[in-house]
Order: sequence, then structure tokens, then C-alpha cells
Amino acid sequence: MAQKADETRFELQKDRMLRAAAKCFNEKGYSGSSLKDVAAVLGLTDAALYYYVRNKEELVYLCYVRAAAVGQEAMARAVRDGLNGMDIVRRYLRYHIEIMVGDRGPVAIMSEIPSLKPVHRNEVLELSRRHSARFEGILETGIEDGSIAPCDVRMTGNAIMGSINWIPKWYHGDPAMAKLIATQFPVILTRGLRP
Amino acid sequence: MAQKADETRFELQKDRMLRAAAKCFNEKGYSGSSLKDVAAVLGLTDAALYYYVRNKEELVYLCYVRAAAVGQEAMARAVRDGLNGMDIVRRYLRYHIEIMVGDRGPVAIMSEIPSLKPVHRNEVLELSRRHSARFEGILETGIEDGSIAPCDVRMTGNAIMGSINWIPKWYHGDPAMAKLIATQFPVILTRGLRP
DNA sequence: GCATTATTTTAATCTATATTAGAATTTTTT
DNA sequence: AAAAAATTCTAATATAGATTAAAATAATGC
Repeated sequence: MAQKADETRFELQKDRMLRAAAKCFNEKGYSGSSLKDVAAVLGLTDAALYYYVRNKEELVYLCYVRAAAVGQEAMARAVRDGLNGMDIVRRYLRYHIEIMVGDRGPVAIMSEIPSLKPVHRNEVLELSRRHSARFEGILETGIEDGSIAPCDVRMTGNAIMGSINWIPKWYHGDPAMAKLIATQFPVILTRGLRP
Repeated sequence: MAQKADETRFELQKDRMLRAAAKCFNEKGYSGSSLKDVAAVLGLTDAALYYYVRNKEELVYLCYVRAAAVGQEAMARAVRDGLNGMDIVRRYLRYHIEIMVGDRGPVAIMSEIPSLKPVHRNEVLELSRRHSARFEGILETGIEDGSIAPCDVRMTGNAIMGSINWIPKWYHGDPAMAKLIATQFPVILTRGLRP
């Protein structure tokens, strides 16, 4: 607690910054958003961002790291002993979507990978791959325990993740819509998985 | 035929250009792709593009118009008397996806709407809305004729379209994958619609 | 083969924006 | 309240990339 108070100011601002950046990147893309745009959301000057981050590329990079963490968190929360594959998928989708459309703001800017420099790109792709693999693993579990109908887990995973990743393109912050998405999407996306 | 020969040279090049542009925009986004990048795909100089198009913005705009046309075409082909809603949806998805991953190349750069200038943006949004509405209409038809289970057509439409629109983000031209997508996706995406 | 038209290139301009250095201000510590 | 540290700003630089004009090349019709 004591040392966390030290970090707080800096870390909190940095976090706000990443959310602002993710918001901009979702709306206008990476190259489409100037640092001025991002800074404006926070009521800062573009130059101020350099206090928190080495350069613009690091900004997207950190957005991705953050997004990956959110995905991981949702998945960790979803997995519980005694649940079958289908239930885990449902829970995962609900958590992931809730976070995406919730207060913690838009975290998925999964479109801007090409803008990353090679080192970061590889790291992010690795995180992404691992996440996909884990998701596909859950699908396989469900197929084995009979809660999910046999299917091409790779394609099914892509289809479901595509739906989710696309949400930021049409959801722009309306809370009523957020509620609708959070309740409807897990249902819609898992209907097709039933045996 | 005779007059088409006149257009051919120019129109063909312009068409190649739009495909090159869509490819770049899909890969690196609108602002992330320089005119040099697009021109390079065609073995041309950036300045040459201005012979076909007024400016860069018109390039995305035309990509959108083209994408909308493809969507319309798929939908028109899909709708046939005597088919129930579910069958139409299946056919539409198959046609749309086949075109997207097929020879005519990537046509969906639905992410770059904010880059359009207002007039074009409104026009494209209108096209997009009309297309969504038509798709939701088909879903409703299916619900009425009993081939599709009752659902929130708006959300369901968003979910399905999201999956499709996201394809260009992970499909990069592998023909084997193209076949897989074209056969699997319509199945996966419509499973959840069954009553 | 010549004249006209269509297409592409070279070279120059203009603007937006990332980045940096140092000054100014605000916050924290003592 | 003064000193130190943290945070933000102002002002300047540098560069990439869109756009334009005019020249050069290629294609086409006669």
C-alpha cells in the first residue's frame, strides 16, 4: 500500500493515457490519431505524453499489452473447476465483453499490429497466439466433455473473436447499448456451439 | 462490348488500383498506407495515382463504394423465391465470403470510415445502414417462416457482420485457408440461428 | 510515319506531426 | 515556507507524405 501510493500518481495518469490512446486508435486508427489528439482527451499537450512513454509506437504497444492482460484476466476468471467447456466459454465471453464496453474503457485495438516495430510486433503476436490457443483449448475441452458440438476449433475461434474484436467499430459508448451487448453477445455467440 | 473496349484500359487499371488500395488499407490502415505503398503494388509512382483519382480520400471512398456493391451483389444473388430465411442467409454469407477471399481480392476495408470527408462518410454510412437493414430483414423473414429462432436481429446482425468484417485482419491470401473459410464460416455463423 | 491522346515520371512545394531541449509550473518533502 | 522532485508547457527541428505542374514516354488513330 505504502509503495503503491508512490506509483499511484504516475501510474494512474499513464493508465488514463493508455485508455485515451486506445479510444483514439479505435476511432481513427493508429496513424490517423495524432499525439495531439490523444493528449487533448486528457487535457494535455502532445509533448507531455513523452513523460510517460518513449514514443508513439510504445503507446500502441502498451495498449496491446494492456488488452492482452484484460483478455487473460477474463479467461482466468472464467476457468473454474467443475465447469464444462461451454460454461467456461460463456463466462469468458461475458467477462471479456463486460470489460471492453465497461468503465475500464476500450482496450482492444487489435487492428494496428502492422504499426508495431518488429520486436514489439512479435511479442504481441505471441501473446495473441497464446490467447487464441487457450481459447481453442477450451473449445476442445467442451467438445470432449460433450457440452460443445464437434467443430473446427480454429475457424470457430476466429469467428467468435472476430465478432468481439469488431465491437469497438460500432459501439461508441452508449451505456444502454453496452448492457445490451454484454447480455446478448455471449448468448448469440455460444448458441451455435450447442451439440 | 464496343464501348466497353474504350473504357477497358482505364477502368481495368483503376480497378487494379482499388484492389491494391484495399489490400494496403486492410493491412496497414488508411493513414498507415502511403500512396507510394499503394502505387508500389502496381509498379507505379505515387503521382500516377492522381491520374485515376482526385486524392487519397477518394481512394478509400471508392473502395467503400466497391465493397458496398459486392455486398449488394451477394445479397441479390442470395435472395430467391421459394427459399426460407435461413437458406437465404446461408447463401448470402457464402457468396459474400467467397468474393472477399477470392480472386476479386479484398474489398472490405470497413474500418476506415472516420477518414472519409463528411459527404462521403454519410453516403457510405447510408449504404452500410441500408445493407445492415436488409440483412436484418432477412433474419426477420426467417424468424417468421420458422427457419430461424427468434432473436435480437440487431445484435445478431452485428455479431455475424463483425465476424465477416474481421476476416481481412487475419486472412492474408493463403488459398487453402480461403477454401476453409468459404466452406466453414457460413456453417459456423448460421448454426446459432437454428430454432 | 505523324499527330493526337493517354499514361507515367520527375521534381518541387506545402503541411501535418513526431520528436527534442529547456523553461515554467505544480506537487511533494522536510 | 524553502528545496527538491515531478509534471507539463513553449518553442524549435526534422521528416514523411500528400499534392501539383510540367516534362517525358507510350499508345492509338489516320
